[in-house]
Order: sequence, then structure tokens, then C-alpha cells
Amino acid sequence: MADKPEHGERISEAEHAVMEVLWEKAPQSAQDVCDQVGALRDWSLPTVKTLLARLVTKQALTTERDGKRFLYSPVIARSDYVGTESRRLVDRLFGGRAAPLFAQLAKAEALSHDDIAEIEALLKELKS
Amino acid sequence: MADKPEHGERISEAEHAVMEVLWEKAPQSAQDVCDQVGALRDWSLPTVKTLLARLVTKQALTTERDGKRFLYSPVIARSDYVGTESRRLVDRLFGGRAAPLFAQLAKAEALSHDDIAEIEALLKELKS
DNA sequence: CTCCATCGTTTACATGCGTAATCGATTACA
DNA sequence: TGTAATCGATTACGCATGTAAACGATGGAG
Repeated sequence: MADKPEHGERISEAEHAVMEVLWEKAPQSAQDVCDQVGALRDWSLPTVKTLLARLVTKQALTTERDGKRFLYSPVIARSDYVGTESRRLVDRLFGGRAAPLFAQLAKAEALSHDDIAEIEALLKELKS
Repeated sequence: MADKPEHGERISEAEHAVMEVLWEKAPQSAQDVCDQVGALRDWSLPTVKTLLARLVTKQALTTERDGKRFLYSPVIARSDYVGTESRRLVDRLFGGRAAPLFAQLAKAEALSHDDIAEIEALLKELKS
């Protein structure tokens, strides 16, 4: 296979919040992103612009011109990001094994009935 | 219930590596920790001492005097740390639901046969 | 009792991150 | 056509982090 996504550096937590709104809908202007993300974090427009610029530098976003302004779109897929981050955690905390993670969540009562049902279904599918 | 463990601030990634060796065996001196952790990360003794000091400040470690030096022991349990970190990730990336995490790991082929078998066993236990 | 090795503590410094103001360019409107 | 609003870019700044050297105290060996 060719090059992996080649997503430059790591995406920080604040940057991730910005990515989320662009994964939800893209392309969007800085102003739009600011409004969207404002629902959760209370950031000023300059702050959001800084994060957007950093994400462009990190090659996580592309820009397309629209008159005076830019429209931003994700370059990396959410599933890639989520996959990388999940793997990182599993590697760091559970020696790369997913089962202990599961045990941990179970012990911490972090598994709802729905979760359990869904995981059961997933397992059944995996075995086929 | 009384106070939660009250573990002060967040433990960074480098600090976590130090915690791991102390969870493995405690108490240990700075020199010992340095040797242990040296297997994975190539840190100088001063570096390890800095991390130990920061962890004491963060109330993640306690010290007990042993002649000239200190012996360090974890204050917070590994399961607590691991639980908090797991929950953080699940909240941040999967809206607090564990099932999508498993779907993700499954899709990324991060689940070994052993994992699947173990999770299956755990599920059976949960349902009883 | 003296001196050296070894502690923990203090200080250091580059980088990344969170948060934001300012500035120069540009566009749209009057 | 001039000017006000707005855009992206540049600069800023404090705190956390990763990494480490320097320093001062102290305990053990001779």
C-alpha cells in the first residue's frame, strides 16, 4: 500500500474540538466554526482562527478560497484520528490488548446495557 | 462516600512511565526507578528525579526516608488512573459510549483472537 | 573527623498548547 | 472611489512538559 495518511504532527485536544465540528459539516468558514464550537467551549474568534491555522500547518485541514475568506475542510478522516488515538491508549495503558480495557470499563461500571448488547452483537459478527 | 482520591493534577505521559515502574514494585529509590524505566525510555537520572518530584507535588507519590535518600511509592492506584484515562478517551471520542470504541478497535483489526475470547467470557460473567 | 559520593532541590531552557490582541490586506457597500 | 467591516497572518504570553545541569546538604568510608 502507498503512503499512510501522513498526518503530520499530533492534534491537540483543543484542536480536536475544532476538527469535530468540521467532521460534522464541511467546508465551513472560520466564523461558522467558531459559532459551532462555541456551543461547547467558549472561545473567541481569534482563538478559533489560531487553532484552524495550526491545523492547516499540521496538514489536518485544507483550505479553499471563497471570496475574501477561506473555507476549511478536514484532510484526515475522523475514523483515522479516532483509530489512532484509541490504539495509542490501548498500547499505553493495556499493553496493546483490548480485553483489559474492556475489563476496566466493566469494573468501572462504564458499560451500559446498550453497550453490552452492542458489543455482543459485534462479537458475533466478528466470529462469522 | 468520603473524598475521592483527590489526585491533584493530571499525570503527563512521561510521568506515567515513571508511575508504571512504581506500580510494578514499590517502594523504590530514584536510582532504581531510573534503571527500571531506562529499559523503555532513555532518560538521565536528573530527568527521572524531576519527574519523581513533580509526581510528589501532584500527590501521586509519597516518599519515605531511607537514610540519605527517599523511597517512592504510588498514592493513586493504577486501576484508578487507568479508569480515569479510559473514561476520558471514551468521553472525548465516543460520546461516553464504549460500544463504538470496540467497533473502532474491531475495524482497525486491533482485536486479537485472545481478546475476543476474553471479552466473550467477561460478557458472560456480566450477564450472570 | 574528613572527604567523596550521592541525595533531593533549584534552576534552566526549548517546545507545544491554550488563549488572545493586533496588524495589514481585501472586499463589499455606500 | 473611498471607507468601514472583515479576513488571514503575525505576534504575544503564561503555563505544562520533556529533558537536563548545577548546587547544596548529608551520610558513609576511611
